[in-house]
Amino acid sequence: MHSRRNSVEHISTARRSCDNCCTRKYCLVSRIDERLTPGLSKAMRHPRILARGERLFIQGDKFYSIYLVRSGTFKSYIIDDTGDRQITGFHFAADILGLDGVQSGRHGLEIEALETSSVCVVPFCKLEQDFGQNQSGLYRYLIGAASGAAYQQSYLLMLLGRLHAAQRLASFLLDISRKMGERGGSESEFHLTMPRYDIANYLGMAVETVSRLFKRFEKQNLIKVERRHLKIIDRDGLLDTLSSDHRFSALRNTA
Amino acid sequence: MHSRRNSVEHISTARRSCDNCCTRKYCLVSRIDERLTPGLSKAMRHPRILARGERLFIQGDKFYSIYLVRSGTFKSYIIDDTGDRQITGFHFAADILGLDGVQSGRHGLEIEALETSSVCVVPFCKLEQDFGQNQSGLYRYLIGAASGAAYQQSYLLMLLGRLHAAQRLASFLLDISRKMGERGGSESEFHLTMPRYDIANYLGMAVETVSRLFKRFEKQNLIKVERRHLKIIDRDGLLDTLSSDHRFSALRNTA
DNA sequence: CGAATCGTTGACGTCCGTCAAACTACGTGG
DNA sequence: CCACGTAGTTTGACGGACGTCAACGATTCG
Repeated sequence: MHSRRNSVEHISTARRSCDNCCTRKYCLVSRIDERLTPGLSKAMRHPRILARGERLFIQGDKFYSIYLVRSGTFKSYIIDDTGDRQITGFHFAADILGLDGVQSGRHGLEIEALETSSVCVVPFCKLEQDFGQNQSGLYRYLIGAASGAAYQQSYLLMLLGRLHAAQRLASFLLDISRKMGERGGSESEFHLTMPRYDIANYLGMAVETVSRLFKRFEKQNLIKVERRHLKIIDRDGLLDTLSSDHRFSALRNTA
Repeated sequence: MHSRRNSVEHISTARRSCDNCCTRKYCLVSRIDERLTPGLSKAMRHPRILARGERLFIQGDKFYSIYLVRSGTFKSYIIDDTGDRQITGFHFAADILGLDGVQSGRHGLEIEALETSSVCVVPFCKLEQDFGQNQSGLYRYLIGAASGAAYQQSYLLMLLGRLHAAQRLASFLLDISRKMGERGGSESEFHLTMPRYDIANYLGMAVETVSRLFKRFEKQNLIKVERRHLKIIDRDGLLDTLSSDHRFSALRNTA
């Protein structure tokens, strides 16, 4: 709204900058003891300004900083292999952006300004300096776990929002299969511990649909299922099912 | 699978316990320096065992500990005002459970064992003792922010999985309205910064449906909308729309 | 003034949710 | 061991919510 030139003139120190900030009372920075963070205020001196359509970071970007929304609005979204997008949230003043990168060191989603907006840039390494040496790795791990959970949910959102029932179930089976493999079991044959009803609820469909799809997959020779015992016969076939046309196929915003 | 009696006999100290644990190589505990945490190993000596259907914690429970899955499987879910449930995830060995409680101090979701399962109990206060005094509040805040994001996503899952298009849009509008209010704007009249296409994508429906619903809400005198300018006329009416019958109305598992 | 982006409106078809009923597996008590 | 109840799963018939397609306004911008 106001020009960048004006903003810069107002800011002589980060403290000054914060004093003028309308999100002051909710802000993360107010929780940081200024004495402990000599480098931080300097790093935060210049807010970053984004025009409409500009992206704060994109999927795969290396993770350096977290961001505090000063003004404007943002959308975050994930992009799947086929280029389709699922918006996972809208963000307003005082929201924290970028924590999704803590776990892997790379951003798992993408954030774009919906109008001219500004953020404070908080370098994560500066934050970590103040945590003291002991156990800071642990803390980072916990943040990663929490934001990893958020990412996992975003992914599920993508399933529910964009895929047909058959694709959702295929994705679910492949997901379980992978997890069983990671934990030392067989990837192709395992026991489903949850009832059909839970699967249906999780995937946002009716129990009857789950039942019918299991049968259909069996007829297509993709799986063999008896009660809760499941055997994956044709993994590639399931992948094909997953990647077949999905809902809202219209592409857009392919900037 | 093996009896509780056997497990207990094997455990003489937490270290012994961990040595026997098949999730050892992925586990959070391996990241904790034993010298720094005299109380922790003692606290973790006895894993907690849950029978099928038993719950680790329920929505609203006070947050004390996080949990590491040793064996078995769990489901997590949230419950809305009407008692309906949305499953938000299935959890296997080595998963971390309970971080959803860090932010508010209470658990926002509920976790139930799908079969006989066991978890290690890690009291969060013991962890925090080791973080040192400086800035541990900040770290906690960041974990809270990350897990808050996960919870937010779970909530959206509930929308996509269980509600009709009209209810999703009503919920979206009320949500935006609240956020605008929290940030000092008007709750009843504001500017939508995102295009219809983004709203549709976010809520998992077609653009045309969004458009038609806006019109319908207008005819019902719930809102007044012109392009991106929105005015909420009848908040209670929107709430009624939201709470009207939704999909998968069949209740279950009302233990 | 075109071109592009965004939003609206109508007609049509289908995926999948709803309802109803039968079948199974499993546990419990007589 | 069998009768019985319950919870879980399957199957079929039916219909409505909503996605798809197509075309037309409205707005912005170079």
